[in-house]
Amino acid sequence: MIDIKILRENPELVKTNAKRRGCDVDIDALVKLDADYRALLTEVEEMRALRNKLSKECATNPAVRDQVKAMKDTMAAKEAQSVELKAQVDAQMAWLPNFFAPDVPVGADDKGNQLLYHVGEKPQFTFKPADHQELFERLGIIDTTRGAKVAQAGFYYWSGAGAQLLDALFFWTKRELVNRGFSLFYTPCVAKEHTLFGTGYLPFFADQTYKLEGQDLALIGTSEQTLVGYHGDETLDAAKLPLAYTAFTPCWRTESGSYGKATRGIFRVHQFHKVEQIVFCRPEDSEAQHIRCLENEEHLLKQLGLHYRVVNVCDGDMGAPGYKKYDIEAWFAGFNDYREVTSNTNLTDFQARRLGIKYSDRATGQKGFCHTISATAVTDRVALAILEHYQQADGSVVVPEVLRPFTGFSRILPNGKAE
RNA sequence: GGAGAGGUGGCUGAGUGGUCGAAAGCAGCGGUUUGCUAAACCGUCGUACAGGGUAAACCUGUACCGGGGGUUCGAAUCCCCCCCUCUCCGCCA
Repeated sequence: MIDIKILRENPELVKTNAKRRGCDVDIDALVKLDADYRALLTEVEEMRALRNKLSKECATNPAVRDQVKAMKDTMAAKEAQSVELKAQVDAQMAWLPNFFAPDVPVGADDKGNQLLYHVGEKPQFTFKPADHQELFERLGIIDTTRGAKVAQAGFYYWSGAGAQLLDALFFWTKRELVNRGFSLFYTPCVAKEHTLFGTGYLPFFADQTYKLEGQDLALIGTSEQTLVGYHGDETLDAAKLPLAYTAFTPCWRTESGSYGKATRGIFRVHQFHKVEQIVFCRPEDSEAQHIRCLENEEHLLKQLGLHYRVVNVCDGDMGAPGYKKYDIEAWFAGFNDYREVTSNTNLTDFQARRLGIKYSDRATGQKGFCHTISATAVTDRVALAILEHYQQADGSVVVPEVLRPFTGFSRILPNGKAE
């Protein structure tokens, strides 16, 4: 949610931004709606003030009772009308996107993203590297057929050495983040509509959500929803900021409308697994915290020995809540291309306004809405990148050094066994 | 799933129709005292929205005692529905 005062004082700014983000809310109409609402609100409040004043006289002078009674119907009608107008304003405000950082590139889609830099080198192979789908089949560590049998296409099993590799990756990642000042959480894997709205997933990505029948609950699309929602309707002590949280959860997404996109392997699926980074901070600190999360992501990928590039995501590729976003695209040897493995967004006060997450500085008296940063640490995709990066001529896959203490093995053999 | 109890300001906790935005205590904040700390004493201390004011201070109004609806001139207080929390029993990872 943006500050409605900006809409009132500078509608052109909002209009330009809405246009750039493909938002079709009629800004002029909204400004007028809001003005109408406030005029009516003033009227209603004046009537109430009069009513309250006269009511006090009723105790000593019963005669004014009839006068107040006569006001009731008009008052009720105007009250109802103002509630209705407010609801309309709120409904439109909910669709207004966040503003962009000044350095967000212009572009239609991910092709417009600005390449910032590469890290590491592409691995060299003496053979044609397999993509992860081929590797699964060879190693028998992922099973999409049974995933579809038991659940649906888009679900899958990791098993044996593959599951152990994934386990090691997630455990190691959480440990690294804790060492870097993050508090570890286990969160609910469902959340109510208000939480999804507050984090900006509703109304913008409504069709991506798995809803639970007959309940005000949905499967989470990311632990961002439950971790940011954690501090909803709270005022945080500025002296304790920034707060950095991490959690591992499954993430569910219907991916409706994305059929046919990256269907090979398990790159785009209905359920994946993620270690997340969430930061709550003061507004002036969010740029630095955004970088902090990016550095964490890079630290992890560097330790894993993966080759990747960092991009500054363009306007056309960014969701409505985002102010600025860095994606990291790892090299997938089998795909022979870079693919997104992590995503790191500065949401400024967009979520905090919707959820009511404020900060208060006792020393200076400064108050306001927090800024939130939401960044991937690792997901299944990182494990896929590992598989493609570390495949050997003999069909085995070498485990990155840092994960070996957690896997207990250093190589996954072509038969799926580990040694 | 069955039975009961309860939801009031940051916390504890009074308050059953107007004088209640709400007693008191604690915490917080400002001050006095003190060599320092502690204690004591005095003062202060909710949020949101709208309007005014210099986008500060501040002033005015409205709303808020879990949420929604109702009764009434007037509701924290009476009535209805819902949500949540706690306790006991049952079941169970």
